[in-house]
Order: sequence, then C-alpha cells, then structure tokens
Amino acid sequence: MNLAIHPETFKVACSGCNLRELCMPIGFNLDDMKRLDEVVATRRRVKQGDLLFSSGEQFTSLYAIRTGFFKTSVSTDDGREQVTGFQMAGEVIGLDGIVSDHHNCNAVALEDSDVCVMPFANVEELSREFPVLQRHVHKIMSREIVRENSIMMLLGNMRAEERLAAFLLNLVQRLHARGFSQSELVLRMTREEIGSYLGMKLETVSRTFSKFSEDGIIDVKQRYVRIVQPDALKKIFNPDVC
Amino acid sequence: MNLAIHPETFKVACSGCNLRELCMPIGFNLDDMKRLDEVVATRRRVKQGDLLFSSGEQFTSLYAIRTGFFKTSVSTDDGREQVTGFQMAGEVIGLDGIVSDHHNCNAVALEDSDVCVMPFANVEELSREFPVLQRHVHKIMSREIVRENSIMMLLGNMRAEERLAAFLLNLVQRLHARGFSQSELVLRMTREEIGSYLGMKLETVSRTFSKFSEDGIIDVKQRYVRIVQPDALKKIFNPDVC
DNA sequence: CGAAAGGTTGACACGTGTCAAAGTGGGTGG
DNA sequence: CCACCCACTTTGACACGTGTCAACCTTTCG
Repeated sequence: MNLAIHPETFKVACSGCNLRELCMPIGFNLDDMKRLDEVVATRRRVKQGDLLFSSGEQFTSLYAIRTGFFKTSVSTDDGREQVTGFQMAGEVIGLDGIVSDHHNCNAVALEDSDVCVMPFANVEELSREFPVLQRHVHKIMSREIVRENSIMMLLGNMRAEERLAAFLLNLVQRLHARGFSQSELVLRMTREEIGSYLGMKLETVSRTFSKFSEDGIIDVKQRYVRIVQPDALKKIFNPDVC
Repeated sequence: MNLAIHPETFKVACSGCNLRELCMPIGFNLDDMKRLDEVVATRRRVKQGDLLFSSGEQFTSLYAIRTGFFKTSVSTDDGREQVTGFQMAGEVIGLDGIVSDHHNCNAVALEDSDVCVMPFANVEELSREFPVLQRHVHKIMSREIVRENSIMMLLGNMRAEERLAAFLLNLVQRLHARGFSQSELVLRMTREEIGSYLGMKLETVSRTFSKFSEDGIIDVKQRYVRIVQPDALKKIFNPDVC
C-alpha cells in the first residue's frame, strides 16, 4: 500500500488517537466521538527550531501536541526573554491568543513536532453542543492558570536549588504519565532555556546541576539526567514534608 | 421607602449595573440581557480581612467584584505565601477552581467588599446559549493567562525598581479605567503584600519607594502615592522605549 | 576536520535579603 | 477624648546568593 497517494491515511482522528485521554474529554459514545473529530481541522509539522506561532500573529487556532516538544516565551522590548512553559505530547497551546485575537507569546519546537490544529471557532461551536467538551476546555484553561500560579510561587519565593528540584520533578512526572521512565530523562532544552523558565542564569543552572550531582542526588551528563534519589529532590523542593 | 423590608431593592441586576461593561460582554438586546441576569445568583459581602474562598474549598462559583479590593495568594506547606494578584471592581476571581473542582488559592478582602456570586453551572449553561457570553468567559480566562505570563517576566527578569514601577503603572492604569485619578492612588495592601506579589522583601519595597521619592518620581506617604513623573516610571519599567 | 553552539567552572561583584532599631499612624478601650 | 498599643513602615549595617565575566571543555554538524 502506497501511503503517499492516500494522504488521508495520515489523518489520525481524535477518536483513534492514543493521546485522546490527555487532550480530549472522556465519556463519549462513538457517534459523539465522530462529531468531535471535527474539532481538528488539519495537522501541522513543525521542525526543530521553527515557530508554531509568534507574538502579535493573528490567533485562529489552538494546537494539541501530537508528538514533539515546545517552549513558549514572551519578550520585552529590550530583548529579554522569559520562557513561560515547556509543553509535550497531549498538551494544548495557544490559549494566550484568545483574549486579544492575537498571540501573546512565541511557541518554538524544541524537537521535530507534530500538532493538531484546532480552529477556535470549531472548539467554541462544538463546546456549545457538548457540555463535556465545554467543561474540558474550561479545565484546560484553568489548569494553565493554576500552573502559572505555582510558577509565580517558584519565581517569587524559592532559591535556585528548590527551583531546579521542582523543575526536574515536574518534568519527570509528566514524562512518566506518558509512559517514560520515572527516573531518567533527556532534556530537550538548553541550560539557558531552563534558566529563563526558572528565573536564573545559565551558569547558576549548570552549577546547581553539578551540586546535585556531587551530592549523589542525580547523574547528569549534558542533556541526560538520571534521578538517583527522588526523595532527596522532593525534600529540597519541599523541606517541610519529610 | 423602607429598604429593609424590600431586600430585592438591593439586588442590582447585571442589566442595571454600571460595571457591566467590565465584567459582562457587550452587544446584547434587552431580552437577552434579562436572561443574562440569571448568571448572578446572589450577592455576598466580605469584610476587610475575611476570606471569600480559600485553597482546598469546594469550587462552585466565580465571583465578580462589585465594590472593594481583594488579593489572591497561594502558599507552600512550609508557610511561604505568594500573592498571585490584586483584584478590583469589575474583575472576576475564582477561575483557579475550575480544573479540580476545588479552589487552588485564597482570596482575601483588603477592604470591605461586595461580590456577585455566579454559580459556574449557570455560567456554563448560559454560555452554551449565548455565544457572546461564551466568548467573554474564554477571554476572561485567557486574559488571566496573559497577565500571569507578564508576572513571570517581571519575576524572572526584572530588578526591584522595574518591578515596582510596573506595579504602580499597572495599578494606576486600572484605577483610571474605573474613573479614578491617573496620578494619585491609595494602596490597599501592605508593603509585605506588595513584596510578596513582586518577589521581594518588604524592606526592599520600602527602600525602592524611598528611592523613587528621593528621585522626585513619586510622592509617598505610607499608603498614599502620587505619581509626579509618569514618564520616568515608564522609562524605568521599559528603558528601551524612550 | 573545523567551527559553532552548548556546557562547566572559577573569581569576583553587586543587588537584595537579613537582622535590628526607631518612627508613624490608626484603632480601641478606659 | 485621649492615651496606649499594635501593626505597619522606614532606615541602617552587614551577609549571602546569584549574576557577571572569562577561560576552557565537550558535542554536534556541515
């Protein structure tokens, strides 16, 4: 069978997507599921280093990540960048664009990626028809608000070691939910990007990695990290609970 | 007329509320407006220092502030508090509760306040009926995401003076949109609460106020602030544009 | 193979935190 | 009504964590 002349073969509907439980609500019957496939208009490939969207660009769609890894960031006029998040398969990006009909951050692929394009008009229309989808959309937005609350806590109150511990625990937990290891991970971002997200300089990120490594808490070799003592990391993140 | 025996007199419907344009969508006809009044179930008074809701509490409603002033905050297990926002009349709080059906932050009145209680079930039901309300709810949530993005930028990249300048400019701009002065304001929060929001200690907040005052940029006397040179503040906040 | 990008480490600087003391103002009870 | 008290604010001296600058190392990729 020649896939090239059957492009529809590539179209993986939500109803048949193994990430469905991550980006779609559960509890649908088959008929509803078919209707729900209409949320996704197309798919789009984004090469490593390319922009999915950028600040100021017209907002039309949300994007569900099928494969790959993204960072989102905002910048000041004088060129300072703040990474606002790292997103992986099953997560939805683009919510920032709704308020002003223009995107308010940049989304860059940190590896070759594949996203489902969900025109927001479709999302809203189907949300009116399916309360469970409506609730799902509200939860996704609320989850993002809560996530950002905890980043504010991290940036406002925590020290370098706590920030990096929280970051590693969060990453490995999300990867584990996707079937990856609980203890090993390969970072898709640079020290500078980690630092930007965590409000510290790249040298401080590097030093903190080294310190964790010297303390026997993790093994680090460049982008590869193995968590040797998860409890020690948790203790650093939350010194009170132990 | 004895208001006490006509409690319904106190019920101010959205259709007759002068804050409508802040917390409700525009472009309704009168009939729709009447239906929309159903969003608000009741009103609730919150005394200065009292909680409107607190972390862990069951989520049922969003709250639109009619009068007064709130802070929202999250805390770590070891007692550190991060103020996540200050909210004034016309703004909606409680969005953090949607994702988990439980509130994820605390909301405390910083002065005697009055809120419209909007059961979220009503909001969702009417949203399905009125696309313009649906869009409005989405925008409110998206606006909060964008706001938090810029706080992340502030906490991650800016120095004390820039943070306080941004804070003052933001406050005075929101107050001005509500008919107050562009140049004078009375802070409803302590130095410690400002510091928590901006990721700095209360002493640093106080010193930075003093420095602005010495530089002739503002007049400060305790909670009272007058902005003498708004352009100087803007220049500190964004040194590039000038 | 060479160059560029990313990562590590060291020495030092500096902004903000910490600790302490004194000043100010608003609320409350006698 | 006034005095006291307590919460809040200001200011100073010093400490410390992280930033800055620089040199060198490692890996990737054309």
